[in-house]
Amino acid sequence: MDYKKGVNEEDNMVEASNKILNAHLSGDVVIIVGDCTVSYEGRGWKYLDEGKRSTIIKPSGAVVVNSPNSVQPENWQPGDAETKVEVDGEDELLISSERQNPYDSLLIRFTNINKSLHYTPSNDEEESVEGDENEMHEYIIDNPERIEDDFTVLEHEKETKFGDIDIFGRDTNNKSVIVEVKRRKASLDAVSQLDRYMEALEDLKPRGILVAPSITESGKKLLSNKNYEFIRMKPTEVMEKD
Amino acid sequence: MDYKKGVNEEDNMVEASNKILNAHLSGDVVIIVGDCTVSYEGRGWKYLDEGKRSTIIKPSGAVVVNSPNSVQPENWQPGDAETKVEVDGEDELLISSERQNPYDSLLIRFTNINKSLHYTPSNDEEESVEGDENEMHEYIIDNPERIEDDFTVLEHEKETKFGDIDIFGRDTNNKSVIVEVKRRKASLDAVSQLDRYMEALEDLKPRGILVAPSITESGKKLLSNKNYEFIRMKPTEVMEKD
DNA sequence: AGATTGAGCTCGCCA
DNA sequence: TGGCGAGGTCAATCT
Repeated sequence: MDYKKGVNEEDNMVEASNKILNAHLSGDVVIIVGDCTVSYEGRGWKYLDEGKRSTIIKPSGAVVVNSPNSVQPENWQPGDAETKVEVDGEDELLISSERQNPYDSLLIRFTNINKSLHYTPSNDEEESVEGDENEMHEYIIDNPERIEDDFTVLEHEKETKFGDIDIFGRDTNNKSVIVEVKRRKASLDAVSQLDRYMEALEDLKPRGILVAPSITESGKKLLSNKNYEFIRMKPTEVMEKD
Repeated sequence: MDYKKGVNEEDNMVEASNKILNAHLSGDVVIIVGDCTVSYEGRGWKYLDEGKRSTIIKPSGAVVVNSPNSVQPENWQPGDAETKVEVDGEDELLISSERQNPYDSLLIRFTNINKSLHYTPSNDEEESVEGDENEMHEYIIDNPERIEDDFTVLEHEKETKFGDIDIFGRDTNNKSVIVEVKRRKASLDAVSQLDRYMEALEDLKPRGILVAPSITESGKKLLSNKNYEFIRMKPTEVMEKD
């Protein structure tokens, strides 16, 4: 049985349940479209009458029952919920999802399933990164225009009292530029590090630029707070050019 | 062309785009699973590298790019956005969604579509209701146990200085009960109405019960705030028993 | 229409 | 692990 293919109109509820359960257990995202009623009870309560809806079950156990128009779901369960798939009486499919602390319970009862769809999501967390940060330094030194037009590299690993600046240069207006490079997702720490270099050279009133493949939300916040800039650069870009 | 069937692996991008566009224009919810990059710019910014994701386009123009584990989306656009579907160079599908005030722009670029799924959602708003509220009154008078065991109806449309109470009765403990009946979704107004009757008869320290097929979130809030009760009753239940 | 406020907030960060 | 505050908050209700 190829559960990756998802449920189609010909499947009965037992077959549908098996496909969906297997997909969920294998770590796939499962999307179900069909006629269902939905009951939520816990901190609050909300019941939905029978109707055609799409429901998403994520590998973490998070469940989303989509509302027809709003971006927000009609009913849902966060990722710390325990979600089960079972058949009730051979003609109804039950998705039950419970979590404790706070206690919330969601029950979706499908009387008819039009279709389901299973897929393995790309996990944005595990970016398997090859090579080291120095390769990215060299890449920027060789391709300064990747920072911006007329950017000039003045110094590599320029010393300050707070540590070494990855790349120090100047822009087209002769303004000093401090470039901090991270080869993986930049965290709050990375921005703080940049901030310390900015403080060390505050007499120059330099621009601060963080270069990384991505950045955490907290890092982004501090970045915009301090009016520093962000340039997206992936280690793969560096490797391709090598 | 039957766009209801959704996109499958055999469709090329032009065919896929047509199916998806037609489904969206016809007011269907569209779910797309495939490899895509996502760019958001506006009040903030967030970019997602190429990866397999599911995206939902709702009739209102709301767009949701699902995150792999969290209940919250990776990227999104609220329902007041203008969402367009187009083909870029015959091998990429673009979903662009913009809104003003505040300005936000979301661009999803699909390089590969595994599948799409279209369906007409049940609109929870338009509950075409037959009959009138009085039928529900009569039903409750004939079936007082539907309120609760040993509930006794004392008066129909009991007058107060603030208007007539739909149903006035007492419970098994001889406590007075005010029942307000709505034949469609109860709003804040319905709860306020119940509240006024409670005030009119405050000497009796009565219980307040709202009977309706459903209730708005704001109504629910006031209800629990005031410690009133809610009983779900649909007009169809009344009609079936007739 | 703009401002305000609540949410089953959710979620990330910090102690 | 519990709390604390922010969010592209969103969405509903007010003024």
